[in-house]
Amino acid sequence: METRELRYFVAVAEELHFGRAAQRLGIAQPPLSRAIGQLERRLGVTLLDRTSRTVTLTEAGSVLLREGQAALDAVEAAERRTRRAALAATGRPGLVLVTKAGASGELLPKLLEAYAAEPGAVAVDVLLCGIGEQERLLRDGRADVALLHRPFDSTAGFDTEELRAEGQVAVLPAGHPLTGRAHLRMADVTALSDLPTPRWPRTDGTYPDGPGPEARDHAQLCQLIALGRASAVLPESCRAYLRPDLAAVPVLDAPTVTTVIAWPPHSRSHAVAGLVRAATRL
Amino acid sequence: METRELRYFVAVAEELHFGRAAQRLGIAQPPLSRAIGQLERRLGVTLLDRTSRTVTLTEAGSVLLREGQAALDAVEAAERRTRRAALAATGRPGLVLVTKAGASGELLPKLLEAYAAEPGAVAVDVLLCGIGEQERLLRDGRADVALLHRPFDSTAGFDTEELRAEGQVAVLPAGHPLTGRAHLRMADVTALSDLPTPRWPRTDGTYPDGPGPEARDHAQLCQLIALGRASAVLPESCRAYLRPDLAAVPVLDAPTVTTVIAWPPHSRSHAVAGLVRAATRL
DNA sequence: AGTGATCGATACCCGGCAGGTATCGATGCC
DNA sequence: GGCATCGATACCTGCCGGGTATCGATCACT
Repeated sequence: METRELRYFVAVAEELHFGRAAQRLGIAQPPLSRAIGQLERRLGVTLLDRTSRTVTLTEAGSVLLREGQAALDAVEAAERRTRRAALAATGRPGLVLVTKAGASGELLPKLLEAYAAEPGAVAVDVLLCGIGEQERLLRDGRADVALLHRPFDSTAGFDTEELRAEGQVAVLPAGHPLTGRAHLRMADVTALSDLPTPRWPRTDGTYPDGPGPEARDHAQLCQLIALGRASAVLPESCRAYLRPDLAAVPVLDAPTVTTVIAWPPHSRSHAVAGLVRAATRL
Repeated sequence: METRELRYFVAVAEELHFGRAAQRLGIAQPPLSRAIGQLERRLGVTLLDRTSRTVTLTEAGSVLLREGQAALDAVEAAERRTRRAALAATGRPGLVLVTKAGASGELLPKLLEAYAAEPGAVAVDVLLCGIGEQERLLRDGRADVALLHRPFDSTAGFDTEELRAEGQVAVLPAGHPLTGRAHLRMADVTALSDLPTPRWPRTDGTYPDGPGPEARDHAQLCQLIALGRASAVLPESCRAYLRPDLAAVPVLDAPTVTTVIAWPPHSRSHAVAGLVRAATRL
């Protein structure tokens, strides 16, 4: 199976419309129809049930959609990482580390410093992204390593090394009655119906239903809390970066947050290995 | 990047010889040279340093070798799993479960029975393989789920669910002096220099150096122990399947063995999900 | 040093296939 | 029933992947 065939099939399977898929791929519709037909014939499998009015995925088709996306990600990753490895020899960004914007405050500079001191260290680019985007970036090669936070981020499919565990604090507007307390329980926070937890976007970019405002990143979240529209329970390391109009109170029974460094299991390159080594020695 | 290009590059990178690689690929040498050249030009990266006498990988080349192998595995897996999903609708093997031959004795039949009772269960093929082969089979799609045993098998890159933890026993020839003891320590077993631990093949099929005979699977191992040529420390569930000419003694300080069910994180198909559900309910 | 063998690169040719346009046939909507 | 939509088919064209012949460089052997 060629990646061109896979790309074509994934486009059709996602659009469920040959015309739109062809447009997205920048080709005409007839070659696309033919390519899909050939793919089906070669596999000996019906991937799409199509009438002249509607296109639906068969069971086999939906398997190929999932697996094909993963395979295309892997191919893309191979290409990106190869390009990057070549740059590392001559010029700059040899390694890309991704982390959620606004998280892992003091850990990150320490890690970068420790790695830079390693012999043979290459240049590290830091890529900040929104919630839940790290996994995709790591899978398709736009990043080589990630700092993730259990239990929020899924580490499925990656090798990980634990770096740090910490409790969580409730972040509230300064002056809120609860800020006088020495510590809280989760029940105290969820009871604040006037300060609901904001809703995070899912991987597809849509927001779940429910009360609470929508927030895409740390900055938006802080803003919402300062405005008295939301509250949040965050890892205690966020205190170092809290705006003066916010206050933090420890939450005793909140789940412990573990910061881990994660990388694709097969890409044990020297550079990644060095960075992981530096991280575990912190 | 097309899979054809990747296959070509991987062949050359593994052989480090254009002629042999071309032979392996079933094409002539000139088109291969040209394809690699085109790939390098398109990526803007030198992958191979070649004189007219010798070919070596550059740093970028070795990255592409690793990543490319993973990507090719993913593409192959997509193809295999799609074919299998199509069969599941009509005929037989809709799911392939792989486990080490001779391991997970009573667990496996229970699991298969429990899954078969699920509504919508598909036919499950059981694939038995040698030591350390499971990961490859799971990655390239020849299997959909695996039973693995921590800490022996690496679960890197897979989703897992723990099924069972058990201690280990020393397996000795019947009548050996130590078989009279109620329990042993690791030191007792390693001290048996006349009964060394056998050597297992590595992933590439070669055996590490050292004392002890070579063994590829459970049957060979048992045979060697019965012959008085080796001893082994195995999960205690193996007792149920032990030949009468072998004896087992618990080893108190041996690491606990955890049986896990593992699957590729992206392939959350109905069938896999059902099997995992059945497994966790055992 | 000269000669032959080895090996990757280059030059050139050919056939197949990817992609384009035109059109058909089926289906749903007003 | 007429029309619009959408996928499939027919047919043409140009590119590119693959083949053979050959070159140039390097190493081994005498």
